[in-house]
Amino acid sequence: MTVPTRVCEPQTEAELIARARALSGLSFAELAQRFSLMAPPDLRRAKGFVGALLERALGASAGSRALPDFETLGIELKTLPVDGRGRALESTFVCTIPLAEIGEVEWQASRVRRKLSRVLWIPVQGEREIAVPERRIGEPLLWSLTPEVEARLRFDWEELAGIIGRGDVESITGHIGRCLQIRPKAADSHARRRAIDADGVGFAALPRGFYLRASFTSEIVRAHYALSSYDTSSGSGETPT
DNA sequence: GATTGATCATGT
DNA sequence: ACATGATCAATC
Repeated sequence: MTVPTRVCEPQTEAELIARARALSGLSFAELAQRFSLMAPPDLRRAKGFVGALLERALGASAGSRALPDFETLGIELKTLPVDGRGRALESTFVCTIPLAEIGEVEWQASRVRRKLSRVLWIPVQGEREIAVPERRIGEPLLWSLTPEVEARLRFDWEELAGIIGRGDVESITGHIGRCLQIRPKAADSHARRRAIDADGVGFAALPRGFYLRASFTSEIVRAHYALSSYDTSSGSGETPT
């Protein structure tokens, strides 16, 4: 048995999809084993494990550079933790926000639009009741921004970017935005990034990022049906009250 | 139970 | 430092 440490970048969309389909049904432990890795017992200290594992298995090229995961194809990879009914369990990080400049950026040129233009969604089992190594990978969905969805994202983005542009970033909470929201994105709450206040004066603000709400990604994945069904049957006593 | 704000690991 | 990959856990 061979033990590859990396996989080359897929050269075509068809190749990428074929690879992704071939991974569906595998557990994290099974996929990790192919790279001589051990799936962690929990994700508390390994939050990026699943994403990094799938990147590696699919031949994502970008590393931690600000480029699409599949550079030549212009496709972004996102794993999406879902429950037994296919509903997203977490929001999806999109990108960090250049606080001092976003007020002068237009939607067409925004990081959000670029990132979400084309996304390979890979649903994965995310319920905490399932041990991490045993969680399974679902069916991939190659998705493109449609005019309808773009209009919704743009609406939220313009509201949020507008607030920052006016110098009111400190007034933003995660409550704003129907599908897109802004939340902190930092090592801790003491991290600071340059921003501009209402008088045009620079100040140090908590770094923030754009996130897609779980309700929004659930719609996307449900609309195209992804994770068909992986043993949600076993009656191990999950009766809602 | 859902959501927001906080946090963790790794690579360049 | 700051980008990537996200989930945790307190709170609503």
